Amino acid sequence: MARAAGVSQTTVSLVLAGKSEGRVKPETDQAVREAARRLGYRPNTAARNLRLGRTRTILLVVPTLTSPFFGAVYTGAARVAGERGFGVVVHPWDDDAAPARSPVDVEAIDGVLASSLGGGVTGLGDVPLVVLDNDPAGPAPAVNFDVAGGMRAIARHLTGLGHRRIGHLAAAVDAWTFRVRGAALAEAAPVVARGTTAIDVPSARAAALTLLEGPDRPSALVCDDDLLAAGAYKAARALGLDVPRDLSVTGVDDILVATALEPELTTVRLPAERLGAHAMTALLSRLDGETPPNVSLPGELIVRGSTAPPRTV
Amino acid sequence: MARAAGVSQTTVSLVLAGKSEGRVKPETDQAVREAARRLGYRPNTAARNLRLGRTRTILLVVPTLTSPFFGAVYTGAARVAGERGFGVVVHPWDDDAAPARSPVDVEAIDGVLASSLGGGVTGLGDVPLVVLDNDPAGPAPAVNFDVAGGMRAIARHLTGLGHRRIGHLAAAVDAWTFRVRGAALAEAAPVVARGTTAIDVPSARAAALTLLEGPDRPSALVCDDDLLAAGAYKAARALGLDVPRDLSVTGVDDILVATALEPELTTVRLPAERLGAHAMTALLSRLDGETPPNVSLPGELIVRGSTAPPRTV
DNA sequence: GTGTCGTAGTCATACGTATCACCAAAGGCG
DNA sequence: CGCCTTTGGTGATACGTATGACTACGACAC
Repeated sequence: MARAAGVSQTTVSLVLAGKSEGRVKPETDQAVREAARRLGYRPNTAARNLRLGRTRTILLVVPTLTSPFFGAVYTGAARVAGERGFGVVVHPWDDDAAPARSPVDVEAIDGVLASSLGGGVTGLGDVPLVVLDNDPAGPAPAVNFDVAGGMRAIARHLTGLGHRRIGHLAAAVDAWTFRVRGAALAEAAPVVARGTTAIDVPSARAAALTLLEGPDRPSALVCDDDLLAAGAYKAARALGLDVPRDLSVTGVDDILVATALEPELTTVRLPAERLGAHAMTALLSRLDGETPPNVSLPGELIVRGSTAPPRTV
Repeated sequence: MARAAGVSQTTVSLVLAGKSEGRVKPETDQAVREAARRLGYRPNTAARNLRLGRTRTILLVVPTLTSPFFGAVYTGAARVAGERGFGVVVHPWDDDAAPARSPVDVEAIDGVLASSLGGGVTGLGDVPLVVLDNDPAGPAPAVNFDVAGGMRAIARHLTGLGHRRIGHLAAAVDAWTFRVRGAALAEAAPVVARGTTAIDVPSARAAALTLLEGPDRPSALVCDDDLLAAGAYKAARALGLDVPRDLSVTGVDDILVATALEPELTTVRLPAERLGAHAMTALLSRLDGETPPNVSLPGELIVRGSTAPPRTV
């Protein structure tokens, strides 16, 4: 213990907690800090947690970690948390994997940041909660992407190029964000066909194939997600269609595959890291007893090589 | 407290720790469990940690979370840890982002699982450590992929197809795993050209372009990583070369982009989840005072559409 | 009756911190 | 001088658990 550094444990606690103002002489303060540094002393976390009944730890629940998207969310959230002295623990909610033991007990958590995808977050009691990309009209505070705006931007882009028959490759996931994408697109663009699919490349390829083989083939395919767009590329190739000459394709997210594809994908970039940061800000202010406002982050249309005027204008 | 359930706190502790054998009457045991269940009682983690001086928490240090590969490592590690009652906390070591506060203090950690990539893991004191994919001859226990075997498999595959001029697109990362890849490939295949690049698509594209524009163009390009292969595809397309007709391309990892590409990528699948699981097993046995053996996990050659006999046999 | 042993449990304590309550010394003031 | 206030600090306690020491009570042997 650092109390072998000349003063009492109380004083050490005061100094290291930054509450020495007016209680400890500046020179004593300095001496304590010096001793702590010399001994490499760090306050014991477990004891502090026990005493305070708080852990300064936030649980982040995401559907999966094998997605760069949620990695970015984590990064943003962890940065904000770190600045305020909080740590972040991540719990991937792979529903096939057994939930196993949560990485930390619910009791050892001050708050939860949860993705609206990937299973309901239940059994948490009344831990402060902020939900990512959830219905802003819902009970929990929500931090969202303005996906409706993003879809409208795509619609404007495609109709501006001259497209009049647009297909929608939708994610078969029952979540606010995907419902909004569907509704916003249908309102802003002439959607003539629609297919739904699980979010993986083979499924998307199959669904896109069905869509493209139907009567009155669309000249552009709007996909709910970049990964679905990769499947759409494959379907197009299988039918001998060239992207973008015969078929324009768009995605949403701007994850890594968007630029790995050839041609590179026109997509709406969702600022995942900012989402994480804003959500964490909201959660921390909630911990302070405030009620944070709902936030809606705009996406940015990134025009690359996968969109072009339709062949028959 | 559950001690309002008829018996002393000591007895509760004994029962819930499973040490009631011969110390507590079976019926008392049952009564305690029943009361705990009814009250929804859970032992306080902070208090337990304080008392025991252990946290049953493992820190996983990875270069980045925005890679599906490390997500899989996490999954495997967390599964094994969960089975043994340990939790896992992840710390992405993005060197551009400020290290910020580590999500958990070093003091609050029982052991560390670290990737050999992404900065040295230093300043940890003498916490038990297992390094992922590191030199097995090094001081810390290592759990590896048999990347040399993987490269030899690729070499066999390509030479078997008839390739005699092979290029190597290497990752410009100074780590054991990449050094081994280079050495093993050079030994097992006729490598006539070599380029190095940072691990991202644009850099890989540029490096591959240089490689392919040189004199005596290789008929096959072996890439250290699937992401580099995506860059190689782009370079080939830029030069008007068809994959695999004019140029065979291979990767390593089998991450998601391998099947998003067109044609799908022939690659060596590295079992990332198993790596995480084995590494965690090794670390936990180390915590028990044993010295775990080094482990080398074989990769699996996945032949897809990106390799074919060279044009001029 | 006394000593030994096994059973079923309780008591007391320590882990390291944060904080409330207290206290000594040093002025300031009438 | 007696009383109050400010400054700079210490003592004691509680958080909830795990565990070594101890105890009450029979049973059993001698």
